[in-house]
Amino acid sequence: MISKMLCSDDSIAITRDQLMLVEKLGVLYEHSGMQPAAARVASLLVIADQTELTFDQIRATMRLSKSATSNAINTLLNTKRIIYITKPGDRKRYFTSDVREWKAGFLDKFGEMMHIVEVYNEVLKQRTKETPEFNKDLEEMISLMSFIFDEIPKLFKKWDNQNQI
Amino acid sequence: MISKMLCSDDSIAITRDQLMLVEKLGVLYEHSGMQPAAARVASLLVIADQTELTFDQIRATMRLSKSATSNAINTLLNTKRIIYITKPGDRKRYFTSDVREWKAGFLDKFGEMMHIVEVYNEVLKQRTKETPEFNKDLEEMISLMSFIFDEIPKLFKKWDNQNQI
DNA sequence: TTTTTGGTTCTGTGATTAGAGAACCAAAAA
DNA sequence: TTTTTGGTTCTCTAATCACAGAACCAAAAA
Repeated sequence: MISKMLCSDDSIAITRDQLMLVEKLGVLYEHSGMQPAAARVASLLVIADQTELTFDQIRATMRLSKSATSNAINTLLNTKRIIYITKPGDRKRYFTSDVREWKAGFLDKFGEMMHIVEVYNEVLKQRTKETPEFNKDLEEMISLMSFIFDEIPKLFKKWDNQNQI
Repeated sequence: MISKMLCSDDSIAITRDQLMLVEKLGVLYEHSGMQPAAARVASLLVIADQTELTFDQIRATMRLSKSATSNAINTLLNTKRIIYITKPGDRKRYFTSDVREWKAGFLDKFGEMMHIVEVYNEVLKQRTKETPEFNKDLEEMISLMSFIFDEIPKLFKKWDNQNQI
């Protein structure tokens, strides 16, 4: 019996311009700590006309190996950058960029930045009292950062209200 | 003639607790993309009782090689994380954490985040009109991010005023 | 039962990185 | 002039990374 397809090419239709944009956004994602393959996959799922892509469509379109695709998808799932849906009578998962969830992730990012302020407070507490100027500058910085991170959730709420949800 | 000192140990006095804090803060710095040696040096300069340290004090205290020390210091100088001062009749440079300058760097960080919004706008422009819901979510996200990044400089100003500078 | 599908996991590797050590160098001191 | 100081730069290596390829596997289909 002849094998149906030795090398399936499920790659989706995508323009040259779109592929360039995938790279461009991918690089930005890389700068924020995402690894190359994951960055491209995340980027593809925002740019492609089809918003729901299967494992194999992603793999074929991005020319990644199965392992690279699998790892990229799983890190993106773990970091909540993407989700997947299923369809009745279809074993495949359809991966999609969960744009709505980004808002939470965006807020979380500020929360992470807040963590450093806590450590700066530890630092300030243990500092010698012999360097009052330095300590004052540090204290001021801590105060500024605390202020900003306090206000940011308020900004989120304000925006929500303006956009009457 | 007997050589004065084959292996100079200019390491400064530092407590065990302080060294642990250097590691702790260092790891946070690493998470924000700084490389290990640079992260520890930056961290040391915030925690050490002496706020002005020489090349050799940094090297000896952190047990780094000269090359690692040199590279770490130079990257920190380039990224404006530290500055140095000199003293009359002394060829050494005294490196110090420029806490005042952090404010500018802190604001800059938000500016960088703003950059991704521009690319998202490119993405939105080129998206197919066949996915109105997805596009609407993306548009909303862009609108939220733009709003936040617009408000942040205002927050900085507000804080400045409250602290009557 | 065997085959196919939709992946996951293991192994191997080329590329990159972080840092050590030594050679090097210019300005200052002796 | 020679030596010392305060670094910089070059070379080498160990460790890590990102990915390919292949083996593997469970559930579904045939």
